[in-house]
Amino acid sequence: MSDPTPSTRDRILKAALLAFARDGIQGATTRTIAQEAGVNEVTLFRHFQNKEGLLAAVMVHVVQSRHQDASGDDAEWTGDLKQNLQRFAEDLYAKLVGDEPFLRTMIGEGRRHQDHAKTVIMDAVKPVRDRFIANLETARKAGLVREDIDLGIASDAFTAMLFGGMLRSTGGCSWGYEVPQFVSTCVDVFAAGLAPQPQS
Amino acid sequence: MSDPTPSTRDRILKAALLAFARDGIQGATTRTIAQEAGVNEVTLFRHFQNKEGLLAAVMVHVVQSRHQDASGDDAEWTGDLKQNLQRFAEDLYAKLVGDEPFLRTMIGEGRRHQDHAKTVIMDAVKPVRDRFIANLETARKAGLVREDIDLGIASDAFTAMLFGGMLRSTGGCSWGYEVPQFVSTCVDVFAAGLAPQPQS
DNA sequence: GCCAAATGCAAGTGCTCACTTACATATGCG
DNA sequence: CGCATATGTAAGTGAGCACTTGCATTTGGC
Repeated sequence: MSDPTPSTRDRILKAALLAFARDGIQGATTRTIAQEAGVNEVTLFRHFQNKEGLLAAVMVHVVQSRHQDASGDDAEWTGDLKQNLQRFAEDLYAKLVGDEPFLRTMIGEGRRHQDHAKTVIMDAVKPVRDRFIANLETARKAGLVREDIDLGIASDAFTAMLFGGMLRSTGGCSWGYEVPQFVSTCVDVFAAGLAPQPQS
Repeated sequence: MSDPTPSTRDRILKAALLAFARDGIQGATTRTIAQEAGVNEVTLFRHFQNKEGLLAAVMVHVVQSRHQDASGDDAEWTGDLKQNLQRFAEDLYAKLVGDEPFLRTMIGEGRRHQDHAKTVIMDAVKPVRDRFIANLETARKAGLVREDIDLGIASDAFTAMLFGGMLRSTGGCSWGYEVPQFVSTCVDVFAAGLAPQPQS
């Protein structure tokens, strides 16, 4: 009971994450989760007392795994701001696409599970944000970023562009351009918008 | 049957929209919708054969009402690009906030109802986008916007910033700034990013 | 006043869901 | 082997859901 065979618990968590992301929290059923985990439904309830307990466990599991994933990719920022932004944008965009169903579920049902949403945000997205802001700050010290804007807002606006682009591209409508072009344009406009102004 | 008393049908539609937005499509129940419409549940099924029919009717109702709302606010674009962007951003942001629960539901469950999602997007958001792009285009002809970027992408990136800001501000976390500052900064960065560059 | 249409009301049907109970089987460890 | 722990199987419980049926009541136009 203290340390159940990891493979069973992990298989359930993995299947549950997939089901919650794909079908929504309301829509996911313990039956299908157990089935897709290759496990009896009763076993699911023996590991996590109820659906809410399973959901909570999935959330900490998500935070942990994203934290591991993100530990390595603190890509070095060179002197070229635009190039750094481009690399950051491509990395982030790929991750957003990879987490698309989960992110959609969090947007849609996050307000009905504010506690979980907040911990996921604080433990998984805030660190990335903080690193990005810090990088912008050093770029500013190097004179590459204008002084009159809040870098937290700038960071949030930039990631929001990419996030919106992901939602659009995965939404099934055609908008007359391709993803790489979208990302590059975002980087271009944002970099130009951050650059020290001639004068106002 | 051909033209049922408008008030009943409309009350159901209104309550259904509210419930779908608040509780999600899966989460909303015909019982609570009928209750909140002040109508017997059977009446609901007599007007719309089933939950899916109700959902479809709600979608066309949404599109129609948004279309009416948007008919008047084609605010004039003066010569000052930044001022135009600021006004557009404030208007759009207010509308996004007003539609927050519905938008969250569409993000979260839209992929499971792609048909409805597409018509809502095509009939309600694309017109706004097209007008915005057209305005950017005339600004470009006036020499206020650089030539080397796709205005469709620019438009989508700009609205995505505002959309992301709305999600953030309504998400219950504090990010160290207030909404008007966020909107103004988005406008500032975007306007600077669109401005014709000195040279690259 | 009369009739048809719209609505209300009470009850019920069949289904699915989260969750439980009781018992059988496997697996690993001393 | 013997025992504890993890898992499987079968069956069931109570609740909520979408949706239906039959009948009573209102309402508005003729």
